[in-house]
Amino acid sequence: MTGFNVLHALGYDSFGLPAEQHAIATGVHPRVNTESNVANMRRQLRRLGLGHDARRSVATTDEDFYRWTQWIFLQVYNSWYDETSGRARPIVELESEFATGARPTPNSVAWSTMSRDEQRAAIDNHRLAYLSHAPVNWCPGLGTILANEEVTADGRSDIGNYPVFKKNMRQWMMRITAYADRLLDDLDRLDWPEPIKLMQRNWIGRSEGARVDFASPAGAITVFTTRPDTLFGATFMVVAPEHPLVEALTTDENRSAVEAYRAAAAAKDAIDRQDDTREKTGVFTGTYATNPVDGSRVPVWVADYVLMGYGTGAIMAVPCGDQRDFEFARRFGLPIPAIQQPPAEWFEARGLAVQSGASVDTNSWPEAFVGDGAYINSSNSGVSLDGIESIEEGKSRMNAWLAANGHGEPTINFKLRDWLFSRQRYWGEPFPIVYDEDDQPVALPESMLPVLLPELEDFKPQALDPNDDVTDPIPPLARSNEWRNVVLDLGDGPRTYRREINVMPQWAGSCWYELRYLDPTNRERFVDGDVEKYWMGPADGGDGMTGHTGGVDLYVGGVEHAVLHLLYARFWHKVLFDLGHVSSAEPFHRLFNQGYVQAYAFRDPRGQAVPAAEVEERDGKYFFDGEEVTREYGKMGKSLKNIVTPDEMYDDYGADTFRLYEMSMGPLDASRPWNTRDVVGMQRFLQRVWRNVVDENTGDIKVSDAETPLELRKLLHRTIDGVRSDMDGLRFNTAIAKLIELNNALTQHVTAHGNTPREVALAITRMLAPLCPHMAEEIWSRLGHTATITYEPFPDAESSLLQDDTMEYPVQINGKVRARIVVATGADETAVREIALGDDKVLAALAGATPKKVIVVTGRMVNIVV
RNA sequence: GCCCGGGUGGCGGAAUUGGCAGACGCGGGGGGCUUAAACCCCCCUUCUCGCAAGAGAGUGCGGGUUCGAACCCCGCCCCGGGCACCA
Repeated sequence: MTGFNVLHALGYDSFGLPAEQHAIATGVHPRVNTESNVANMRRQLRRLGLGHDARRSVATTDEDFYRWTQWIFLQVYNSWYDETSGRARPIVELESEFATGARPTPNSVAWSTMSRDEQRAAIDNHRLAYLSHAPVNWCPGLGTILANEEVTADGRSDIGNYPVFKKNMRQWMMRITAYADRLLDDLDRLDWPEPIKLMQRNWIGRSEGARVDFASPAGAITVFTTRPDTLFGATFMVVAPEHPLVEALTTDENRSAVEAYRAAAAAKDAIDRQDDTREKTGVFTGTYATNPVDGSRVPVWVADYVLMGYGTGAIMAVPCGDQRDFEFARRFGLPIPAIQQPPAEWFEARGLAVQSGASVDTNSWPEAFVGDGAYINSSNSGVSLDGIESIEEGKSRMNAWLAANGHGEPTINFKLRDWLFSRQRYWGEPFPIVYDEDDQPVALPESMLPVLLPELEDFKPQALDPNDDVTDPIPPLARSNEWRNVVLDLGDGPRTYRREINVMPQWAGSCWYELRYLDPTNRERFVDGDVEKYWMGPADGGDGMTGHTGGVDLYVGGVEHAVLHLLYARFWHKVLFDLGHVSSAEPFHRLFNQGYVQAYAFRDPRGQAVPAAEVEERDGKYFFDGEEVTREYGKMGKSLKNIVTPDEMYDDYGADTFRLYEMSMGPLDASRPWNTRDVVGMQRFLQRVWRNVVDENTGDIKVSDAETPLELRKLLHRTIDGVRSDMDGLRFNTAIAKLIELNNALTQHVTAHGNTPREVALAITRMLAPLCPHMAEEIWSRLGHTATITYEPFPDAESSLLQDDTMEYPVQINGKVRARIVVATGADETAVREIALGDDKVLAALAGATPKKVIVVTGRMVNIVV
């Protein structure tokens, strides 16, 4: 209607845990279940009249779709991240750089002298998809391992809320950390809600700091710190219980204590370990390291408040400047020398006498001091921070000294970890990977795709106690030996291979489905290059590296995807971009988070949810089956029994009413309560529109060619103008309100004259078409049109009708409205002032007082100050 | 604990982002149509006082800036979400 070529599609991310959990609960094969659910949803959405292009709809479980998911996996597997050029490149280029010597090999051994296994290991270590023996999140309750992002803060599974344990396993990982910088930086070029960007920034967690080496009898201990400027205050060190140097650092007399502590730490589950209200614990290793800035001996402790997974798993503790170190030092009686002079306000805010200079006494401090404050006691023969008042300055001086003296270097750390990509489930994409007799992974050639999921009788994961953290998982695919063991010719004759029996996580398909919408039936490629460029190429025609990123013009989705789907999809897209498969640097240029629909729910006295639809309200109380029930409020769902299905709404009110109600109940991005009782308002509106145009008794059209009265015309054009801009800004609720106002005025006209002016009938029908297409289409055809209204132009407002000859000004006296005056529209300030001051009501309100000041805001209002 | 959102009539929500608070819808009240009811049409509906004209108060609470604050600033309170010993 406004001249755009629109691609609007919706697909089904149908692999993964929710589908499989449902299949297990019902005992029906997930494919059967998935397909019937998809069919039902397609039917419901079709009935809603959304303009999705059905030809472009895909399901990630379609064999024709996951063939390309596997293909993209191979692209990732066969790539490495070249830090020098800052992008992914084909792995064959790495091999040739190693071979020619253009790039030094891991131990600077000549490539040709390395064994095939050594060469292979060197290459595999660079791949963007790689196998790793790493601690993973093992969830026996689900029978699978989970990505970090799928584990909640209290150490349970996002889905199902089962306990999660750390376990060492060999798993596929995706090197998303290689893209940490670009994932962070490119957020600035996206049109996304700021809170979502912030969540991604926090998740990526970039922090600038330094690596510093502390010499010790067990070798150098490298720490990561964001505050190298506080090195002079480092009075002890702490390493994580899992740190590889713990053994070597521990002296004989401390060995039993340290080992007991490590064992206790290992036995703790994630919940205990993350509970930060608990008191700090730790043990001394018996060994001292050397602080590089002053040569002082600092004791090395083991404590579980230091995490192996972040930084280097070891820290320098600066108790005066870090709250955690401060608590630890207090607990174990370690000294806390001050190295910064807190400002006077810091002491005053804590009810302390101000302390100054080198005599600053931390014994009286209730907590560590973090912030800008002049350094004290911070100098050696080569560097002095004393007297400097800014942390930035302190850091840069110390970094320069560390680098110059070989004790460390500036570095950047990220919270983001590599993405765990294996799941021990049935309902997911099989990996296009087999293992040879040496148990080494071999990628299948493109010609062998897709690797189809075998049909299994029993697709359930191994049944385990949710608290059983001992048993290893056995993936369902291991049950089919004939699928698992295959003879293939991968170039060196037929050999026996074993297939990978893990499957991909549920996020794999949704990492790229938007690309398949563009070209859903392409047999040769996942998406044609020109097609991708047409729909998703950078809007400024640039290369995507700077300027516009390209990507989907508008992606509407929920906030729950902030750090999972939206981060993974960006990562895959960037790999495809680097390898030249797509022209857009980001998958989704504009993101809009719609709110949730929430609804009242009711519980009986036993606390059981009762069907909300059958609850009756009497005198502000609620009753179900004669019994009083209590009301609560939450996201629509099965557990609260407060779901309203679209089918009920279609049957009772019609799809157009349902659409209109959903859009009118509030702004698109806000969560809103569903209240079926309110739906009737939109139905009445549509009935009034209908009756204004169609005679209810005869079915004849009630449209006249007489001239539209000027007032109605003006309202019509103001409405057109307002609805246009509201629709443009996705403000459907206010657009609908404006249309209702217009129709209410029209109703009065029809009541008086018996018919609707044709001009108004045509325009209102066109404006309604995007909102309630079924009725608009019907009216359109009754108005004598044979073609669909869908491609009719949206009405244009005549600007000459948007303004009246006169306008009303409110006149305030001391900020309170006391009168209203009518003024010619273009009147200047002086004229408005004269009329205002001469107005009877104003004169009465002034009661003879002389105005001190008269403020006239042209086109707005007048304020008289007395 | 830290970081984001948000708090406006009986309810969902408007308010051109510093300029008439409460658009529009629900609910409620009154009237018309009808033998009657439903539907429909018209009027009223932030609260308090008042028969009324009108007056006063009012956007979570307390201050402030401004001729003027729902909107900006400071300090709190509540609700929702994210992160959580990340050095």
